[in-house]
Amino acid sequence: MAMGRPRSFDTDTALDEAMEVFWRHGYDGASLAMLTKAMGIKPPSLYAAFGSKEGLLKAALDRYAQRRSEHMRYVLAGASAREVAERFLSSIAESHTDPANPPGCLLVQGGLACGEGSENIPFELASRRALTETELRERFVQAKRDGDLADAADPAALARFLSTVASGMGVLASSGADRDALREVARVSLSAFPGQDETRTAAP
Amino acid sequence: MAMGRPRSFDTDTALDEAMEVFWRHGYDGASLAMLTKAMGIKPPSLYAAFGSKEGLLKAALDRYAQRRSEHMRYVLAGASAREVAERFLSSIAESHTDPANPPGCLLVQGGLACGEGSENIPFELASRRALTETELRERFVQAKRDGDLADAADPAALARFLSTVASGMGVLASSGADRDALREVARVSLSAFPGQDETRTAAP
DNA sequence: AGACTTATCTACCACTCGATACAAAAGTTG
DNA sequence: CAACTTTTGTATCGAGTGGTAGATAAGTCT
Repeated sequence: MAMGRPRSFDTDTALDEAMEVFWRHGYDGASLAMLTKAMGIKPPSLYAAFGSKEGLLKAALDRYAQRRSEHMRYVLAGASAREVAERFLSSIAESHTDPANPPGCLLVQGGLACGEGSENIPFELASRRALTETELRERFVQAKRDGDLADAADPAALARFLSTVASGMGVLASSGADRDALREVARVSLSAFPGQDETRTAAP
Repeated sequence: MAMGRPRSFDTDTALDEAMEVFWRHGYDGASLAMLTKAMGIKPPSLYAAFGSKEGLLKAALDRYAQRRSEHMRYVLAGASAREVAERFLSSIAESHTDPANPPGCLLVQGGLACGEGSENIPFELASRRALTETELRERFVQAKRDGDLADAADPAALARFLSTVASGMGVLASSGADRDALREVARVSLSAFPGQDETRTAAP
């Protein structure tokens, strides 16, 4: 059987470039011209490999999730619920201001509101954001069983709170806030989290 | 001197309709066809009244800010820093899930990332979001002078924290979260705020 | 080598985008 | 009424949108 002409570009490398464009300009704001230029390929190659603009986004999101799952593995491996929260927020302060990427979070920047042909994009992004919240909640449920989270604590509420702060930090970062600003938000947010740290103030 | 033909539509009513479209679809996602249809006018009337699509957004943002300034007046009138924070977060839980408006916050939904012709839109929105943070910070500085906020507290950090949570709540609301979910986030967030409430857990 | 399969490139599709030229219409003022 | 000013609707502008047809190139297989 003949095998056909091999692909002349690396799919993952191209996806990384596409991811950056979606990240910086959002789904609607990312035109095919921008995408193909960044990826170094022509439209027919893009469509042969990813099917459509939406397919390309989903592939880029899968790759993004893959990256982030490594982060989350480290976060969830924290010894206590408190440490998980600390790791979560501080790793977000770093990643959302990593100069290697556009500022903020792809899952937020990608598009909270879209135009007429792309109504399902916000849902797609929201469902992926929800994954993080679920992982945190389940980890906190476990922490409760382990006894390192108070019986009175509400894992779902804590997970939603952290996930919400993370989204807010994404918005903040995309407005140009620097790393120290995000770290400060993380520190104050942790005062809302039950655990060993008993400083209730937001002093330095 | 002749006065000319009078305008056949009400500017503010039309702006309210435009605001809703920008709110639901973002700046890039809101096409002139959608806007003119919602406003009940034709493109030439739109351009005569607002100059450009960007001019229309700014006019809608001005009107949005006008609405919100009433909210903020109530928020800032809280008797203590703590009460200001409570009013701020709970009023956001309500307004971001008000069925009379699209979910979330126009200043977030409007566009965190935009396409090639609209690079300045995110800046415009970010600068308007920053206003709220400034108002809170100044109120907390005042609270410190008044003695109802601990000397060790950092007004800037607290204001940024609250503003960040508000953005996060906007993202959460736009994903379809209901009012109770936002109220819960507000409640947990308040545990990070110095004040009379000493329950550190997130229990109901 | 020659058959076969797949990728790539050029050129282009129909359509929508934001924005406008022009003339008719609707008022106010003398 | 007639002169003047501004708005309105129709019809359209050039540019850019996501997406594709068809020919050619580049490989693998027998």
